[in-house]
Amino acid sequence: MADAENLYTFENETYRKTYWHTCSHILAQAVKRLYPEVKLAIGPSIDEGFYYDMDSPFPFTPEIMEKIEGEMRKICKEKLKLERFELPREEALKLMEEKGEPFKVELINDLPEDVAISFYKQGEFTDLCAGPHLDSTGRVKGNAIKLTACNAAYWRGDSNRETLQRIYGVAFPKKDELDAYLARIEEAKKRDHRRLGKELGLFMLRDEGPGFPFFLPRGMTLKNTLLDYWREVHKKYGYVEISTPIMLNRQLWERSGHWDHYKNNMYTTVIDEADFAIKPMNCPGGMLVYGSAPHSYRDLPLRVGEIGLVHRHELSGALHGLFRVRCFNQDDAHVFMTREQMQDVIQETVRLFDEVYSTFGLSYTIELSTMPEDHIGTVEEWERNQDILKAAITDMGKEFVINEGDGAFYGPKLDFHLADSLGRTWQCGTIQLDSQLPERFELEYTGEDGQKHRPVMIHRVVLGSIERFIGVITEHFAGAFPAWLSPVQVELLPVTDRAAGYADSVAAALDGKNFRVEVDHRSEKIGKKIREAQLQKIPYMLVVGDRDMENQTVSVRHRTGEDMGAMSLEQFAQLLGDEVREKTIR
RNA sequence: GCUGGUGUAGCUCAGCUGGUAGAGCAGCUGAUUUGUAAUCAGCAGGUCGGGGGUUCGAAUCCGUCCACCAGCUCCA
Repeated sequence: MADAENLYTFENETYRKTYWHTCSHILAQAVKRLYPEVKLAIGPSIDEGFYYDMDSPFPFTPEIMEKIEGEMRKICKEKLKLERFELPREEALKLMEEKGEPFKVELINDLPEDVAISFYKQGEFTDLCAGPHLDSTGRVKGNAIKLTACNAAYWRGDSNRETLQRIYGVAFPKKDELDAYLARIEEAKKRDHRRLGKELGLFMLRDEGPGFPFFLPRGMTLKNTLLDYWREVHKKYGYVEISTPIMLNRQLWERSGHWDHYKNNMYTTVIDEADFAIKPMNCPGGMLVYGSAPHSYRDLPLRVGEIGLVHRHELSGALHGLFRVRCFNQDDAHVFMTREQMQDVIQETVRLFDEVYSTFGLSYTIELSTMPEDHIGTVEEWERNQDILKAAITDMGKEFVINEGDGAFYGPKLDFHLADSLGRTWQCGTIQLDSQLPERFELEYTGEDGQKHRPVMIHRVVLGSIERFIGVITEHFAGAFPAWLSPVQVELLPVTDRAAGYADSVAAALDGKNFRVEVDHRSEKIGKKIREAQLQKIPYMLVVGDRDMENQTVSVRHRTGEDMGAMSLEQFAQLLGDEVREKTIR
């Protein structure tokens, strides 16, 4: 075959994973040499590297990690052969018991009857493993191994069981590839939205309200601009907008199913001796709005949007900047329709998603999440709805992968995972098909036949959570938002006090055209003013001095560093206006 | 929630083995009026996450609570 020799390059995923898997064995061997008392659990390769879970009586400090790395390098130099062998169950158990590896014993006991129990041996080290592996530890480049972190992980992913320590690592065939990888990690850190949020004055988090973000003036401008755009797009697609209360009584949540299924994550309170809950979702309120008036088949599909503020009590350890908060705005909408309209509505929604995501230069992959264990509705209903979702996107020529058992409790869903400029993915959009809530709330419409019928509905969000989406695009753009979104679009930089008045008049003119402008009146040198505007990632810096006053121009500098020269105010306004209208990413 | 780590001025950080805190930036004041990534000087600012304990004495040691960070679990 043409690619035969490429099977052994790092670009080949199978080879890469095999390489990393062998690294995890080398890691385990190194640990056992240095600390025989440590018990081994499992050690696979992952998307970016490998790890090994172990039970250790002491924490792995950075110093210890360095020692382990050193031992790993030694093992690579020893060029130990990896040899596979199989044992009957009894002997396999005996071997692992002798070696004092209780986790391995448990693993063997849980292996199905008919499966071969295989081991890999390298030097004095033997590990239970299905393989495959490289043929020698000498194939691994010792000085391109890096142990990146040590963290906790539950044995078998079960929070009721032992907490193990997981050592993560990466490795590459060449040292400079490792260096490039580490540089990329550093780059990602610079884009961290928590850091940029602070530096750019977008939002803050305080001990007084863990998980409840505060938006600062610039962040609020960004948020409002985003919402203006959202409303513009949704209007175009025929949506109307509502707002439902943030708190509703217990009976409503019982009716919707949330009280049974999600009570633990809801904030509740008692008002006049009755139980109330702060909404974790907008749908029940939306159901009440639909149910409050009669509907005709002529009104369907009825597209009802709501930027709804929801609260969810997430575990303290799960909180993370704007990515995981306890209160956020969903750009929610419910579309009520007839069964016949389902496919069209789903496809129309996907087109809306396409339009929005492409505006930000975000690409996506789709996952179809199917029936979870904890669900309402019949299996037949679920399968029927899953098929409709599948058919709708397949018909549009889109690919998807199945995420088994990950649906919402009331229905299957399509999840949109966005890829940012560093290739990381974020789940933002979702389209959830629901025939349960219309049932529970006895929603109706009058059909052509004059009879009452039950509509079906979708729940859908494009951005997901406004807060989270702001976090995602902050990292995606590294804080350099496109001009249309930038909290400050233009910074006027008078060179001397003589130009202060002129700068103000330019600013006023731009402000009159609805651009977001600020003037830096400090008596600092122009270099410093530019530096600071640059660090604030403001798209356009207008330097104005004696020359510009005389010629009635502005000297335009873009944050990319480009000096665009002097131009008239009209010219500049035209240029920026086009950029804002086109939503150019620059 | 779990394991480990961290928590010092608005921000970034220093403070060795315990003897009541320092720097740069930001802020304020003054000087400077400067043409594309940091002008100079002065002033002010913290009791060291909270509340306990050990000690003659704790930012520094111990335990506790809170928050944050990494990961796990979770994520309607």
